Amino acid sequence: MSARVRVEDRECPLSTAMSYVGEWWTMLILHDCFDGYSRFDQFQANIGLSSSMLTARLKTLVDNGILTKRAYQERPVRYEYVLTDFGRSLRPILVAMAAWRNEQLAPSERAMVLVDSETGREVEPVTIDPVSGVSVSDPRFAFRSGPAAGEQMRARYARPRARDV
Amino acid sequence: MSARVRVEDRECPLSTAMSYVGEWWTMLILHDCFDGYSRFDQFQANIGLSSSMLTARLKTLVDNGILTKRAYQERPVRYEYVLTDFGRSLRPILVAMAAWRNEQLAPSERAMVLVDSETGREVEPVTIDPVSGVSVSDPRFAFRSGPAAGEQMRARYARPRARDV
DNA sequence: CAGTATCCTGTCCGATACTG
DNA sequence: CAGTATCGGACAGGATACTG
Repeated sequence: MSARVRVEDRECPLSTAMSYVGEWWTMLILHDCFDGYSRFDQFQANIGLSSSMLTARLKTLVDNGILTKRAYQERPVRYEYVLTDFGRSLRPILVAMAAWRNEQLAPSERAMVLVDSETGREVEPVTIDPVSGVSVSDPRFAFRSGPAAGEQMRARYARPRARDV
Repeated sequence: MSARVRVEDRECPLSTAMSYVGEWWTMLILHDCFDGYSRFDQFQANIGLSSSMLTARLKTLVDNGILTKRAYQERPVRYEYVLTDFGRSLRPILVAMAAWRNEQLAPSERAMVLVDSETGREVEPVTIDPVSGVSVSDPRFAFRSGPAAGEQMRARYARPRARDV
């Protein structure tokens, strides 16, 4: 999965991520795709947005390389929208969001869960440092400017931190 | 309905998460908070949005229980905004987003990185199932309706999946 | 079925000005 | 410094109508 910066080259990786997945409808369409839905009317039925908006959103997703549009039949020609590898790489973000919400609910209160489909076991995902195995919520982890930091990013991390979070 | 939907209205945990973190500025303010910034002018300098919008966003964040506003001095009274425990629980989402973008870049191209502040080592976070240790990108993991699923959510997952993703 | 096209309303958001 | 108040343009997004 290669780099694909369509939107606007902000140096902050968080801003870049937000420019891809920061829109409400975009995330819901992605959710549909991960669940195996691929067609215009399925999206519309599941999500309930207007056809003009859906058209616009699908176009950005295709332009951004997250979905591909392909004909699944001729005469009349019909299209479906499927995830690219690049699009699939967004899955951990989507899963982390759903997991965040489910953590606040008792298991019996959850409307949607992630499961291991081989066993049916419910999964409660965590985001960790793979080297230490420690959750990224641990205060020992902090952002710093990287090698490609510009002026603003360097300034941001130049001063000592006000407090640990 | 737009992103301004009341949080309780949606049973889908992903939608709920999006209603909290789905806005561009909200995420950037959170990023500032995680980096130890807490004051109005710092947010404004770092993010560069208008004071009226910043006021509005801070208000939503406080109303949603993600930040607390507290006076750090009297005469004149000055406020700062700090993360609640609830706010801190959003960290994995933010980290997962930044990590997603950094994965597309060579290490030397990264403007911002997560580090273990004890050792300075760069961290490349992953979102996994803690039981098996397998990444949530593995196709064996899939969403299903949970115990509290309503009609629509049950219907969504009732039919066999069109394809594995 | 898979969209386009058009209209219309509400909201986002910067700009500007003002306050204690 | 930490906001509040107001204006106005741009655009998100619903509703509706239409098309091959």
